[in-house]
Amino acid sequence: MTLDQRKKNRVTLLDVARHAGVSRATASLVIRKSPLVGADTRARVEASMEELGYVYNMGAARLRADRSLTIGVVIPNLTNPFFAELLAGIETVIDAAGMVVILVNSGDQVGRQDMLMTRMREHGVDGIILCPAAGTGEGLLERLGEWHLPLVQVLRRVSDQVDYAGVDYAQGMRQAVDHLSELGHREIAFAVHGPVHSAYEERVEGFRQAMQAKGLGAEKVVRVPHQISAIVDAAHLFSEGPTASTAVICFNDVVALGLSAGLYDLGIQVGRDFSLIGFDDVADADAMRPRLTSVSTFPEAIGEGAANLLLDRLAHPEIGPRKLVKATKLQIRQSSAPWRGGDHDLRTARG
Amino acid sequence: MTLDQRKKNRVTLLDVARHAGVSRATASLVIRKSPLVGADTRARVEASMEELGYVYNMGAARLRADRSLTIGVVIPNLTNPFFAELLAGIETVIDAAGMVVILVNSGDQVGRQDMLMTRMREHGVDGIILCPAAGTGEGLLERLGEWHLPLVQVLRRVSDQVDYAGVDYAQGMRQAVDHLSELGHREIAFAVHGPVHSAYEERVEGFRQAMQAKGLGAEKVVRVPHQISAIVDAAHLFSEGPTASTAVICFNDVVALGLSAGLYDLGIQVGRDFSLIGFDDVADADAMRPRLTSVSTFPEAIGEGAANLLLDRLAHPEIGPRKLVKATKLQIRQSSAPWRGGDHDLRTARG
DNA sequence: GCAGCGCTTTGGATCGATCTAATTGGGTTG
DNA sequence: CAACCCAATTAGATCGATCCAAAGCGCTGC
Repeated sequence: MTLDQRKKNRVTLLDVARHAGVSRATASLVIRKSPLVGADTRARVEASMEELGYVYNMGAARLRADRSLTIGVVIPNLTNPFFAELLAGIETVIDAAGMVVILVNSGDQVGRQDMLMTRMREHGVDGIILCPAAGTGEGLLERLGEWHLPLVQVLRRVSDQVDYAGVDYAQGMRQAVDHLSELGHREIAFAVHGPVHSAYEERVEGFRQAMQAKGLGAEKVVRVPHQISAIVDAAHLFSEGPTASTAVICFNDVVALGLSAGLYDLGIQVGRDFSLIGFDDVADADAMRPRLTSVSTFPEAIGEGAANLLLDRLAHPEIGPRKLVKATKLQIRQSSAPWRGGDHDLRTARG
Repeated sequence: MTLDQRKKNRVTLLDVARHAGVSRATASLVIRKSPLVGADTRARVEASMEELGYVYNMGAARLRADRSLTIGVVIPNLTNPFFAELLAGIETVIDAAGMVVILVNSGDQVGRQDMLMTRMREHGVDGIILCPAAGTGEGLLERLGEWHLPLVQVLRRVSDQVDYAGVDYAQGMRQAVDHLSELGHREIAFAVHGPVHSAYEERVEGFRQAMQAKGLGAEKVVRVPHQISAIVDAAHLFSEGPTASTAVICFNDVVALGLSAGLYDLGIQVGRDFSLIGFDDVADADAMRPRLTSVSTFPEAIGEGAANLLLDRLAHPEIGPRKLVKATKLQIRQSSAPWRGGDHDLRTARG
């Protein structure tokens, strides 16, 4: 019914051409804004298109021309607001280029990711922006290379042979550690969570190096649960026992939000008795109380950068792999405060 | 270069068929898992596909079969975590159906939305899930109808003649008002923001009716700014002046978060001196301090519902328009507390 | 022996655009 | 006036799958 209708109603280029008294080829040239057609012919064809209600059929064009004006975006987890912002940045640039985003969610599972890659390929995307699932091997990227499918890695890096857009996590860690160090803190912990991937390792490694550079011990890398509600209950890890500290740098703002709540529940006043630094600086950071000091990583800008990298690659397949590593910026707010020596009521009772 | 390579390397169904010693038609049947082909033939063709590294070409199939296994999703604003969760729900269901999501962002602008609709159509999507931009008229939907392009409205309703998946906002408002009323509050405000659309109006209207049902005045509908940082500064509207109140219901959790921070800055203790109720119950609500009482609207479930509605519609174009209105649930936490009469330090000094 | 019947298989047309190479018509040149 | 050029236009092949109608084949039943 509907399908038949649609089929019957469909106006093709041939219809337009006939209506305008030209050939299919000429009509095609008009659509593609070729300078070859005469001005009057162009006008006549455009009028016919308008009158008949012609709709361009990308599908047919793609088959012949072997490009789809479509790019695939593979993201591990849509629910994370960080990735949502990243995606917004990607979409903006791709859209402005007249292309369209096909979005899939890998759930951070390598197997699913492989399957989705194949699906993208079947759909004929012109390129892919991939935030690789934790555990992705170089094999996948090599395969992509064999397929001659342009690819940009974003946020997580698997191979140096492929374009990459990401964040200078080491710098961000340095900024956070230096800030706390200047405030007088020496017992600084790093609260991590989530799957292990390059971005994870870069942050941990950045923490280690920044701590060492300040002559501080970097052994307090503490894993907390993934769910925010469970993070809240893990706050005691930083107030007592072997990993007790006076300041905590968080893997991201979700962890910071959770710990902030947990420390509050323990009666510890963040921003006075205890310092907390987040990572990513999502919109909520500024609306928390105390306001969260956080390292901005500008997810939307990263998304835009990744998309531009891919567009460049489509235009110039021959150039070597490129990296786009964005600088971070420490947003100092209320949750980080000078170390108060031994005179506060923090129950760090260790040794 | 790359393109030529890709072209040359491309294995087509014809190659597979030749390799397996069958016709193109038979190979096609194998791909589509038709029961018509014999078991041994099927095995042989599948082996050939494997050996040659065949990749299905959706583009070609779509042209002939006039379906793309692709659906368009039009969202007003990706950055809002609420929409991100909605999108996650949609993606899950669409993916499970073996289809793929083409995502675009209307920026809540009707003009852009129109343009994007056309683009979706050119890309040959099988259907569209649309959260209409504020100000969308019925005209757009009528046009869609003429195009015979299956559509589901989500969250915001423009026409009753088209499928819709959304939330029972009136019920949610009733739950919030009843809860506050039982706690003894009588001066209850509704803090709204953002563009005006059906969901907006349903909430306001729901608030009015729920207040009236309790014999309370519903004139305190107060607009606050859109940006969260500005919302913080609007908190005084509820602590003093003509719209001062003892409890505020918020348009969504973003408003609640902002007001919570703003009231804190004013020295007003939410959950003791003042009650606050959010709307949507995003993940952060439980991690705020005080924990935010909020009306759950289950965005991910709505997304799943909308996607299922669309899949049903694709399967049965003939059935009449359907509605899927999901119930809300009030999550009572710490930010709502009994009215403390006149004995507290809230500076409501009015009249 | 052959009509009839499932089960499988197939050739050829087809979807709607793009690409290639060729054609047209008007003007310029030697 | 033939030769040539340039801009504008076009016929026909083509992309890679699907659809349709028809046919091959092994068997049964009369």
